[in-house]
Amino acid sequence: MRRAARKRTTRQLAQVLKALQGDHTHPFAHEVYQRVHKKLPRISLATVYRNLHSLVDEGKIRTLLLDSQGARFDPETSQHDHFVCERCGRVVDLFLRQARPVDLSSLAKQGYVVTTHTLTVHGMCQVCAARRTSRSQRPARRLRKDRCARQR
Amino acid sequence: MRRAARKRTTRQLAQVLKALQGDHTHPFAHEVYQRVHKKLPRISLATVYRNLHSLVDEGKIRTLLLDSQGARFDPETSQHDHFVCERCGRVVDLFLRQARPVDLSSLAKQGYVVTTHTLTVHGMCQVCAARRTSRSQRPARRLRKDRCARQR
DNA sequence: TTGCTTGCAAATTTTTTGCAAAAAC
DNA sequence: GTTTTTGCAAAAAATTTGCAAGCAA
Repeated sequence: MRRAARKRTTRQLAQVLKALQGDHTHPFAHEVYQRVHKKLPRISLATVYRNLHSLVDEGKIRTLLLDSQGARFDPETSQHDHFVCERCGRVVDLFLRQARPVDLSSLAKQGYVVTTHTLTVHGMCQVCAARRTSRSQRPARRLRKDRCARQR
Repeated sequence: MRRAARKRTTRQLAQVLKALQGDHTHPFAHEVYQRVHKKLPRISLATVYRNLHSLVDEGKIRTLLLDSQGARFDPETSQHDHFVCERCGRVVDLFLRQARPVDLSSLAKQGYVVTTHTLTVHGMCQVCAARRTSRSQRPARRLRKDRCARQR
């Protein structure tokens, strides 16, 4: 379950981190792979997975489990929340807890030890809500891989 | 993506629902299968998955995505929160939002349409926290399938 | 009887792993 | 030079699907 700590820096690791830094699209592993692949055409998806895990272990990125589509990765490691659009699949950073922190003191009183919490809001993003009435303008849903390409 | 609505009631569907009702352990699909299999030895895992999806579509149960272990299923469809123990894997129902609802009005003002939200707390449950100092008493972690059984 | 649902097996999809070769230090 | 990390292919794990047969209405 526990991985050995990384001991060396490699081009692959550096590019995986670079592909995420400054990004706010919360990509899936295969999307990170696609980006890194442009810089390092010989990199394998397995290496991307291993490096993503290393970066998570080091606390440089976070894993997000927001819906049934699988794990996304987030370079923003500060405490924040997420909005997931059920129509277009977009994930937006929220900072709800900054304005109103969730009160977890009752759990501590009951003997729980709290390490983190996640707050995820589901619904329609501003863009999709505005386009709601116009079906023709419905944006393409962002799906993993080519699931959406498969026609029966 | 959208499934056709179920039109008939079957023994399989009834048993899948029965296996969940009154249960607070938030089982994985294979755990539901194990339970139903005792009553209907010929049922297949595929049927359990299909019926779980039907029940979710009908709003009779909920899918929970709480950690990297995959989907759990919950017969409690009222709005509530969850605590996931990082040590033993146990999931406990919380009712934090009843005492202090999360304020999502700012999202509505920004043009978001909110349908639901999930609040999940991670840490150590009361039992594990009490046993924290005693490694020998550490409870067996609840894992999916036999992942933990695999020795190198 | 009609056509929906099941069981089975195979396919998909995502993620992990063994191992020899390459790279880091 | 030694040890870690990579690339590849294969395995593993979870879920979905095609289809003939069974069952509900």
